[in-house]
Amino acid sequence: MDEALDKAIRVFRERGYHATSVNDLTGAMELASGSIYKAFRDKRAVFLAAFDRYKVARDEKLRNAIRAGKTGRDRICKALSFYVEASHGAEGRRGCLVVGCAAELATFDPEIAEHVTGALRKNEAFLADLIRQGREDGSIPPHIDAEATARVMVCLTQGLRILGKTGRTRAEMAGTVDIAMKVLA
Amino acid sequence: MDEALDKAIRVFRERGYHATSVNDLTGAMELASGSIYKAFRDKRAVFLAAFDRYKVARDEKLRNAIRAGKTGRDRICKALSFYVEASHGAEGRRGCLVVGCAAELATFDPEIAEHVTGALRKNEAFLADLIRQGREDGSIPPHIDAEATARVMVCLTQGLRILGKTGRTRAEMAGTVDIAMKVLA
DNA sequence: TATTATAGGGAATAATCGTTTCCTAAATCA
DNA sequence: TGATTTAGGAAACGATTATTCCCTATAATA
Repeated sequence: MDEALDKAIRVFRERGYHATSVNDLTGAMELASGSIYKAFRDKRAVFLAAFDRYKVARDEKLRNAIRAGKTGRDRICKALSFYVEASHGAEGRRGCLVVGCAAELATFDPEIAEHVTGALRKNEAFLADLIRQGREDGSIPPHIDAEATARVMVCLTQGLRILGKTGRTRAEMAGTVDIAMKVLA
Repeated sequence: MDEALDKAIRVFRERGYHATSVNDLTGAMELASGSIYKAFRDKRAVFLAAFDRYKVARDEKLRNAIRAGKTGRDRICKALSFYVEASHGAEGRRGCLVVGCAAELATFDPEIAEHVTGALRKNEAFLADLIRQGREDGSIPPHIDAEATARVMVCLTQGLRILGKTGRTRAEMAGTVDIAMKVLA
């Protein structure tokens, strides 16, 4: 079932929610429509499950990506590089389920909006925590406002995802986060 | 016809492309479906026209917003503040046609992708120009890379639009651009 | 004035949508 | 082994979709 959900994630990322028909889903998940409706209440429930799975998989990958960082600043840098990798080339074009969700569904589906808001707040809190770690280990100046600066970085990462839909190169993206690191000075 | 297009813009911003039926359009534009199809080839053509109109109206407002700025840095600051105003509260929730378009259509409609790419590149070039102005009038240090730094700012503004869909306050958004201005140091 | 374009409205159309229903085959339990 | 539950697939459902066709009222023309 989880492999099927992974296929669903891919389709939802590429086409968005409204543009993917359950016919698209049956093709991608290799399940007949009857089977999908036996496992999920409706198409929206498939999307919700896909969204949750996408979120936890992505969070775990992010945590792995920063693990090797020695200092708070180093971990921030690795976190931003993680988004660079996700935002360029073919993978970048595929897009992000969170930003797609924010753009497409947040306006008129309060429950899904709740999920998006939660995902973004979690990212924000995660980055703020890394900044605080950096302040303690001396890699980030003590005058830096952790919450507000983390918010800048969330904007940056979401913006990278948008730009990535238009097919930018890794070099462009990497140069962008290089400069953005100045907000930690 | 232009007033009708403005109504269409509003619906497309709130609901996205696929989630707005031509029934929604007839309601918003106060035109019967027959009349819409007399003026436009199909729903996609309505969207394209709405997108173009949205873009020129927005560009003009942006230019007006920065007009009063004395220096390049000042104009950059005013440009970012313009995005703050667009990204908070109810207007922020309504969303941006460009980011919605990037998220929803850029993957499988090459022509529309072209429009999105163009809009983002234009924003980038516009901000890069302001940075160059700042370097000349001394308000921005000469070592600043105009293109790359402008790209950071495009990411920031697009990110603000995404965050704005979740209903942030003006204060949060303004604090964010305040810190982001550090990239001009 | 008489006639002809034209703009717009509303019903009809075919296709596609999400969803349900029913059937088959495999697995589980007694 | 035999009975029963379960997972999955194909077809059919009504609703909704984008689009077209035809009609009416108004404006332009001669």
